[in-house]
Amino acid sequence: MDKPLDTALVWFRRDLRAQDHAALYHALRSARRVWCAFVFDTDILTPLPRADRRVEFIRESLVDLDTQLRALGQAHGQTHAGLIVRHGPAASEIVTLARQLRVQAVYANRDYEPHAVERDNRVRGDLAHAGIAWHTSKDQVVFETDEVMTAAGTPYGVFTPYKNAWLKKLSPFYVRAYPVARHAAALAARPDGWAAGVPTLGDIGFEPAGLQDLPIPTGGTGARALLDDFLERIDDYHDTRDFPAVKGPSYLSVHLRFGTVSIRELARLAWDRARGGSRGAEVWLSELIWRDFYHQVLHHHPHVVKRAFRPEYDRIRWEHGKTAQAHFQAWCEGRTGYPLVDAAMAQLNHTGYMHNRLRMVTASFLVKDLGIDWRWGERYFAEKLNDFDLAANNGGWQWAASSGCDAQPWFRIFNPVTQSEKFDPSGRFIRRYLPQLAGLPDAALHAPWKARPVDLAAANLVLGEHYPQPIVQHDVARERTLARYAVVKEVR
DNA sequence: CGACAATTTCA
DNA sequence: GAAATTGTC
Repeated sequence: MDKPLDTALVWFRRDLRAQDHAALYHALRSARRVWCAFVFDTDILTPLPRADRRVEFIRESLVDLDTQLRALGQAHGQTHAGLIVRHGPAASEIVTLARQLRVQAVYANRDYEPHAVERDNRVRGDLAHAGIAWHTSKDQVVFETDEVMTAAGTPYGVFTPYKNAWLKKLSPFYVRAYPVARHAAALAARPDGWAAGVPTLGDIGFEPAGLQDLPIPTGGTGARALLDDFLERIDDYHDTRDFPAVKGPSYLSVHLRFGTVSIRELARLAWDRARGGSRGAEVWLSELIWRDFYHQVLHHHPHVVKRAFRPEYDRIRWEHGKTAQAHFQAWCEGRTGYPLVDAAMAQLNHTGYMHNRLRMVTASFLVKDLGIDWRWGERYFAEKLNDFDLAANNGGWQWAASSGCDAQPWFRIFNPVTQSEKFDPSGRFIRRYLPQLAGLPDAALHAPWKARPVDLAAANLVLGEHYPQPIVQHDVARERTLARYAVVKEVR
């Protein structure tokens, strides 16, 4: 086979797998010798706390990726393939590496976040200066940027018609796997004398964050195990997904975030099963479509990172005084006095994960019970969530605040007690994260301040001591919110 | 159960 | 002209 290039470098970023990988496939097909690299980007890592679950997730996933690449090489006669890992400012490191290796081209999968776009533009320019080509591929989403548009040629702003158009456009072509293994003979040996293997957390200045204890399976291997497990349950997804005490979700979000699983594979599996009549698969597929939707929103409306998608929602006056700051702190630490909210925040703080239903409950509570700017909550989730993704997190927060693309109506206000009774009826989730409440009867668990003294005594619970009194009264807060949001209706 | 509020989006 | 993720009172 005649190839246009002698040498190429694949730059892995949020696509840490060796199977069904667009950039790797294109590089292997185009060049006779292909190196693979990842850069621990100090521009991102420097401000992080020294124990960060996501850094650990990446590090463990790189070990898995390195193993996969070595195995791929070995199976095709290349015994010294593997991942090259660098540590430094990514934009300059990758250019330096490309020059050291004297490659003719660098391949990467497109990243749509504003900072990544900026970084990649710089890299493209610097590489061009060095006479090195820059090729990017769609890999992170099924349909990107302008692929799903309205009949008028504008981007969709409402999910359901977007979903219908997405499904109409979908064909086996868009979810076909890139057959990397078929071309793996082009994997190159790592240069002699270069450090082999992936640096430890200590090597890059971090400490373990306890991923193993949680446990969160890492890498393509971990994703595979989670997927196999989920496929046993996918038909029930529709019925189970709203109950945080139940194992309903796929738990693949962190793997989609870091690309340790292929979105094409997931969409293909869900689509097949949905067409086979699985309601669960159909609903799960639409969650994957939401992910594309929010990426598309961010691409077309990058202002959502700073401002409300609908400008009239930036007229809202949020609480920001001493009380609001204390309320925010209580929300972060799970001390609001509303058990479902506090249990959810404990789940986030302890594991870096929060059930989707609870993301809505806690977001609604911050914005519509505490009257606090959705951006404060967005930032906290961004710090804590293992699966943090700018597009989806921002979309979710703006949905909850009613300020976004296809958001819930502003007068729709979640009742944290009703949500608790509905979605954690037996209190299994609350008891798991708030053991101090475990002794309360089920009925009292959702609103302990209404518990009978005899039940509090039997549970050894003194409110205000072992568990806080509610920091706001929901019905009062609700009225304040309706008043606060009235400004969005005013004609200017 | 309808009201919430009547608006905006899309074919 | 039909329809609009996930509610509440």
